[in-house]
Amino acid sequence: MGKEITSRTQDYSQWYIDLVKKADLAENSDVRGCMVIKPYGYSIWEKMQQGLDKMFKDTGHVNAYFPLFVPKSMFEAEEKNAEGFAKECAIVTHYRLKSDPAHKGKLMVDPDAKLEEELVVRPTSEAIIWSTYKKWIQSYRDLPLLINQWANVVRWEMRTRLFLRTAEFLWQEGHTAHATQAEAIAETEQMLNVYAEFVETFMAVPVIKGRKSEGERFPGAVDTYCIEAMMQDGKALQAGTSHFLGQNFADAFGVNFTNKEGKLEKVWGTSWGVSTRLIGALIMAHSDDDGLVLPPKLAPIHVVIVPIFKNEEELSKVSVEANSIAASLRKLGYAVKFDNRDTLKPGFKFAEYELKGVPVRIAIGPRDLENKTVEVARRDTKEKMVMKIDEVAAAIPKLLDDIQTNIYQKALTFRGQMTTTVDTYDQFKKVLDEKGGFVLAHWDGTAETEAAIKEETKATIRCIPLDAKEENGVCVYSGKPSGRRVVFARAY
RNA sequence: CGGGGUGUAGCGUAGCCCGGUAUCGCGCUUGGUUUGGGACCAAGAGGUCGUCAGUUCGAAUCUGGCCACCCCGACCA
Repeated sequence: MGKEITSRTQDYSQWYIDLVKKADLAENSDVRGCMVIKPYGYSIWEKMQQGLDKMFKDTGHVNAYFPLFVPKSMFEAEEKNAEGFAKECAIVTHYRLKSDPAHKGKLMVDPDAKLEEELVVRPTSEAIIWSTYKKWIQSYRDLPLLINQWANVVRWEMRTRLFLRTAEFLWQEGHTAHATQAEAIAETEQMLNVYAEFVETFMAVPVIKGRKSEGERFPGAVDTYCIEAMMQDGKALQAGTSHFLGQNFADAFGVNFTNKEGKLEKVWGTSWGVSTRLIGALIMAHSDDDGLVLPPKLAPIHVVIVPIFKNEEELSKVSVEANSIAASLRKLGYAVKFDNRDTLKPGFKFAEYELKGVPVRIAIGPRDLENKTVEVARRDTKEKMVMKIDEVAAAIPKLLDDIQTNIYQKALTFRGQMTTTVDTYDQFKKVLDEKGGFVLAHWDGTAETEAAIKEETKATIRCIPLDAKEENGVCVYSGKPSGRRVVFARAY
């Protein structure tokens, strides 16, 4: 009845789509490949923004905003970056419409309003930003430049999936400029750590920090670092990337500075970003067949209070207690919703808030009033407990912490179970097909082997873990020597 | 862009083979009874059957074009 969700075992991707739609996170729009993020979904994004923005500010970054449009000549200045994104760029060629003489009431592109130079809708902003940085940077005293922007970008994807891959998406992109290579590398690593900390502590999703292989590297970067998360179907999802750009963009845009010795040097750069894709990761990491499971730190509503009553008199009595509990929880900084709608039965509300992943539900009815109790239910374990009314406010903070910890631990345990070490290519293929998850295997470090494995198994090298221990072995594919294992997986 | 599929009320659908202007469920509105795990009864509103053309006395149904979307592949945060 009502909102049925396809089970994960039956059809994992349908389950995901059902959840996104039925929990009111987002829906497809009339524009191909673009989504409408609905208020509930957007409030999760706002929570993510708040958490990340604070971490960015705490590490010395400031926000700014750069244009959506990038002149084509500027876009193509850093060749590798331009080539990498060329296939998925939207381009503005005209600046005016006019009435169509052949079709009354319709508009047409005015052929006389062709732009002198086409504008690329940013798939990422390195070009426009570095062309601006050229004007801002002259001296070592102007460095480092630590800027972030919250923006939308457009990548004309052929196949899209809500949150995970859409033609337009929201993200943040940090772009920093430094006087030395060491400082830029340190920044790249620092921001990777920020992402890892955010995803683990706010989203409760464990990640592997690593470095991308050459084949998976961001176009225009010297080195790409990433965090990789595992979804409940065993597939990997790249949750964030941080790039050491070397002097590639300084070269392309002529960004130089005078050092203390009065000598001209090229600036070193980084860029790093996470997107609304994180919402997809959040859903796929924790949620179940009853709906979303949100970590308290990102839940738009922490506690919902559902009154149980037979008539108005009971409702008003119950409301007194409910409002008092709500007030004391709000005082502690929690988002509390008291759902006193009298048109829906409690059972319906229970199901609805489970669907929406509200971490804690408090039910309070006439029997509770007699006993001075409430029923407290947690979303992650579905466990219900009876508590004294005057103990609730004090118990909720710990309960929310427990939930946050529990869902992280659960995800961590799952990842552990779904991570397999293999030493032969037969094992490698067998694990991928029968079990999935992360496969730790030796790789000879060549792009050829990486490509061949991808071709044959659809698994890619997710990353070379930063903490990979030195271990002599032989590549599962080529038999050539390898110094460490890398993480393979099929990925989103 | 290749291969497959689908377009009927806000959503999900029946009807299509065998032409006669549309079925059912959910949701919505109103009234009443309900309310400790997705309530029930009654009344009601809501449809250019994707679109354009053709065949026909008559088209959701048959024919052709076009459009859109979905699934599988190539591409990807």
